[in-house]
Formats: sequence, C-alpha cells, structure tokens
Amino acid sequence: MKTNTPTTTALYSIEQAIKAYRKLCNKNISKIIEDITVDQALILIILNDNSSLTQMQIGDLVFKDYASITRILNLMEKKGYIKKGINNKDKRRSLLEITTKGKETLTILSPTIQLNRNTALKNITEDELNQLYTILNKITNNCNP
Amino acid sequence: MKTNTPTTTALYSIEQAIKAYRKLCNKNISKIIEDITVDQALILIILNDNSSLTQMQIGDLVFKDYASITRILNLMEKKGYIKKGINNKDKRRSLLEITTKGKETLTILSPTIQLNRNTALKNITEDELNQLYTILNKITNNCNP
DNA sequence: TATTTTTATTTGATATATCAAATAAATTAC
DNA sequence: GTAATTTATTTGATATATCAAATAAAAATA
Repeated sequence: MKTNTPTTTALYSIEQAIKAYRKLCNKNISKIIEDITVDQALILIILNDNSSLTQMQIGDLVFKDYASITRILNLMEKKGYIKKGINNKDKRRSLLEITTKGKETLTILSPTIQLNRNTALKNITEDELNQLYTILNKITNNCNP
Repeated sequence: MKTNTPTTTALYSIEQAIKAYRKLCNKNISKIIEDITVDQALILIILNDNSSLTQMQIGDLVFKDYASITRILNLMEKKGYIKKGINNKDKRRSLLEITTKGKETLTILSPTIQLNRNTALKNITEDELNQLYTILNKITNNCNP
C-alpha cells in the first residue's frame, strides 16, 4: 500500500533511476576521455551509424531541443569530434560528419559504454526488460498529446 | 529480438518517458501558474509536508546538486514562494519556510499535479506499477556504487 | 582552549535546457 | 515570377546541471 506523496510515485522512481544511470555513465566515460559527456557520445554513435542526419533529426533522436543541439554540436566541433559543413542540396541544413578523432574516440569508449549498460541492467531478466519497455512506452504515449 | 544500438536500450526508453512526462507537467502547470516549474512545485510540496529540512536533504530528495538547490531556492524566494532564514541552532544551515503564497499556489496546483500523474499512468495496472518499481529500483541500485 | 577536520551553503565557470525571436533558404500560393 | 508561408538553424535571455573551490560555522582532536 503506497501513500501518495510525490516521492513515492512511479515518475519519481524513473527520475531516480535515470539520474543514477547518467551519473554512472559520465563517471566511467570521463575516466577514459575527459572532455566528452554521455550525450555527446550518444550523438557520436548516431552520427557514426547514420550518415547525413539533420540537426533536427538528431534532436528528435536524443530528445533535445534544437537550440541545445546547435550548441552541443558547436562544442563537439570545437573539440574536433565532428565537422559541420553546409548541405548544398538544402543550404538551410548543415552537413554533419564524424571526424577520425570522433571514430577513434568511439572505439576507445565502446567497452565503457557496453560496461555501463551491463552494469545498469545487471540481474534484470529478458522478461523484465520487456515489461519495462511496455510500461515506459505506455507512459510516453500517455504524455504525448 | 532487439538489436543493440543506443536508441533501442532500456535506458533510452527511460529517458524518453521521463522527458515526455516532464514536458507534459510543465505545460499543464504553466497554464495555471506561469512562473513555476515542476521541480519548484515538487520542492514546495516537500517543504509543505516536512518542516525544517536542510538544503542538502532537499537536494537528496529531488536528486539535485546542492549548488542547484541554492539557486532554485533563491529564485523561489525572489518569487515569494518560500522564505529563507538562518537556523539559529546551526548557523550554517538555512531555515526554509513555505509562505502563504506558496501554500496557496500548492492548493491551486494540486488538481493539475494529480491530473498529470493520472494522465501519465493511464491504463497502467497496479501490477505493472509494481513491476516498474521493482525494475527501476534494481537499475538505481546497480548504478549506485 | 587552540588547532584541525568535517559539514552546510555559496560562488564561479562552463555546459545544457527552454522558450521566443531572428535569420535565411526552400516551398507554396497567387 | 513574386509574395507569402514553411522549414532548418541560430541567437538571446534566463534557468538549471555540474564540478571545483571558497566561506563560515560546528565538531573533533590535541
């Protein structure tokens, strides 16, 4: 029997889990590469897998505001992980490319990224993972108008 | 059968759900009260329920950095929702009190807060909620060293 | 008691989140 | 083809996140 204070709601537990996970990720990643965050690594992976994404598509993929994407990408370019050009088929769009340094960084980080996931999901069964997906998708859909 | 790209991991679904929920909350709350956020409302609720909490305790409750708490509380004081004094038993600590405006705001927001939770958790059974807690707690514990 | 260590909060610097508005290119309507 | 509208990105302003360092009071130790 649960009481109904804000700190006992499902949403609070979600917040708690994701914050703990992000903290773990950033701690382990910055042990290996100092100047990169989980989110930046995620964007690197996405750029590595899918070529020619727009900033808006990236923003939608990582659930971030487009203004944030602009700034994050600028920092990533400044640090040499990506290169930003202009898409000549549509000059409003930027042409995003992962650099060699970016690819090397992914290679170096790959084991850590895998370790983070494994650590977070330790002792969670396939069944439970499926339950988790199902419930979270319900919540996401409920919240999206 | 799930592939192993970052956007298909459980953690990504968690991020997705919590962002959708926060967006919903902030949208509905700001329809009623313009200058308050979900997090600030949560802190108000906590201050209303538990008297004489320290800033560190609040930070731990809402999973926020103490520096953030300092700044958030300052803004909340500036907007008249709380009052910050000095705890005379321990002058390092601040004495946090919810103001009348703060209490009134909670009363006004209460139905919206409830609506947000109900909206997010619509069609989710008691069983599923318990599964969710169990799994999320596992993740949280796995991530906390 | 004086000194050292710990604790609670604050401040500074930088990155990110969010919203609104600006910019500029592409598309549509006329 | 020109004007109006839509789309992609950027910029500005403000709030929040995060880490490190500063401050000041309390507690522990000598």
